[in-house]
Amino acid sequence: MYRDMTCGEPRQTDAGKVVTLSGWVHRRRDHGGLTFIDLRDYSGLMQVVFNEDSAREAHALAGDLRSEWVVKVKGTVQERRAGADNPDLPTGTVELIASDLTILNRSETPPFEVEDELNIADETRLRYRFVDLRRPRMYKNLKLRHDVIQAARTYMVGENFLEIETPILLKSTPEGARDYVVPSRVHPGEFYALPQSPQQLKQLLMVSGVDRYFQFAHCFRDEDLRADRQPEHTQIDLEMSFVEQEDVLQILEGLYTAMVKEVRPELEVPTPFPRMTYAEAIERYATDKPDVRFGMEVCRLTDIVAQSGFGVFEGVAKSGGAIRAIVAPGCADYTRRQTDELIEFVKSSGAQGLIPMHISADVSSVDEMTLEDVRSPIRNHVSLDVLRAVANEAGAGPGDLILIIAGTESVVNVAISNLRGEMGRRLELADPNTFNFLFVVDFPLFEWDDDRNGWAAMHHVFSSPRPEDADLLDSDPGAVLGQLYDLVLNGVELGSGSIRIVDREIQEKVFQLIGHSPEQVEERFGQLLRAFQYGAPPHGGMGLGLDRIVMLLAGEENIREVIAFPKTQAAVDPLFEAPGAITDEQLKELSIRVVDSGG
RNA sequence: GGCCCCGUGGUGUAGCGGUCCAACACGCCGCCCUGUCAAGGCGGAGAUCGGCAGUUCGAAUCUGCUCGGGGUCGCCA
Repeated sequence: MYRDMTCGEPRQTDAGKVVTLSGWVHRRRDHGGLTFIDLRDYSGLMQVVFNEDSAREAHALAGDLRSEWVVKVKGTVQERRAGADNPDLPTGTVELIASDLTILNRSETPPFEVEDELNIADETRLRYRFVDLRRPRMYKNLKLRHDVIQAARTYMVGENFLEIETPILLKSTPEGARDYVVPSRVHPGEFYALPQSPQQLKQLLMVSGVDRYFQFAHCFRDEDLRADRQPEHTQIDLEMSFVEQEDVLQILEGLYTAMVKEVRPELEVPTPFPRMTYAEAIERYATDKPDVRFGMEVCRLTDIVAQSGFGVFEGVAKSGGAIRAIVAPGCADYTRRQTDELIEFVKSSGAQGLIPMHISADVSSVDEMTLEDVRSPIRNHVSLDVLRAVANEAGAGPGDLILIIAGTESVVNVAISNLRGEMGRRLELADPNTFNFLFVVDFPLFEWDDDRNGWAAMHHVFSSPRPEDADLLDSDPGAVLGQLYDLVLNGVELGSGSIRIVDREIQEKVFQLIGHSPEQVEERFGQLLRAFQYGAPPHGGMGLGLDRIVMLLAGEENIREVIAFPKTQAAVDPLFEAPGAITDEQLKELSIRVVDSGG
């Protein structure tokens, strides 16, 4: 028998009880004849007292204890003497007066202490993840993730969704992300691919009459990593039959409010989740995943400055580019050094540069403004009228700083939306306790792919156009809007979904537009299209990043913090040292010969 | 693939051309100590400064390359 309670449990009401506790030695305070141990497990800390007078043997043994040793202690729970309470601990009014001590396991000196505040290099943490995860914050994150999953499952089951697992070993569908592949021993030269998402499988389940499916699905993508991207991640994957877009959105709203309410009931979650079209999001925020907790909307200055006399603007406008800006309120006093920092920031987002325009706080209004009230590299190149027009269009006033970026539409949008996020952080405009979910709807079905010089599916090839846009498939593919939607939270894309195409004619047009040959279509989608020939219900669904929502709920800024064993940016697991070589025997069995890459 | 930042005892940092065979804090080791809870006191061990090459009379410090970590653009249907 190892324990009667966990370390975090004992309270004053337990005083007098003889109990056994087990856990890790968090800290030892040795006063000679009296030794204190903070005994730790997942539930908390308990102070254990070893007294030389009353428990000579246990006290002697306690002197050997070191950090992270695993021990079992038997003793009596006792109220602490007056003035000796520790208000920082939930167990701080009691202590365990030890009578017996058993050392269950010794520990090497740990590579770092089990403390939340420590700032250890990620690689060291991952190499010793089993120690890292002992930190209360990490356990809290694991628990939070568990609770989110539980809340989601409870909600989905309550809405008549069936949880179904789908294969991890399947087939490569070379489109979108790079696949992780697994060689087949039985079929030399052939490979399985790990799913980038269970997309076709869940649609097959709809054809199978499942009606409503969900799964916590592992998804694998062999692409470069980011703070919010790991090579494998978990999606809350769902699909519903006989639904329209609004039916899916209703479920999503219910799901996410339920999850937040379960794990962070104090958070402000405005409902219903607002709907914003893709076009509106791009126009107002220059991104399809805006953080709508604060304003600072992005304006468009292209027409105003196209003939302003400033060469950069004129050139960009002439070549069909965009000139866009945001207003940093009250930031006119930004120093050269501060604006230089912002210039570096937008450069790292791909922009050529950034043009600041400071409007003096000493002027009463933009109309009263003179050249002397403006500080900007463009001041001497454009007229006062242009400066005023820029300020008015941007909605800037005295004391404000206008930040202008010029370039191609896509580059400007990336840079200015990143800059907006950065300024939002700097000025602390976003309330961390407000969760502003947002549905972005009416995405275009296709986007132009310069590399392939053709149309590509914005989401995936089974996403249905809006019924009213079906005719545009022939005349103007770029204008076709889809029954395509994203769920966005505080500037983070949580997931995408769509109503799927079940109309054969439309499906063929889409394949044609994307430039898939009939052979490619058969190779990649044959199984699903065949299924569709046997009675496919109208259906739609969504795939939602679990790691990201848990990250946001945990208040973390990196999904590694909410994944038990994540990988480094180079897709390496420092603990297992994965990936690694395999034996020659294994290679032979798999009919694989490793060619020196020459690197 | 591009760009930016980082790499000094176990951990986190300081040092940024000679006074550094490297400093501080925590941790670690030993001794003392019966009310601590980041215990305290005294003493001690531990890094050739990621690696390689170069500049220099002299390099932790400057340069180049390289490796590793982080962020980001591209990429992520």
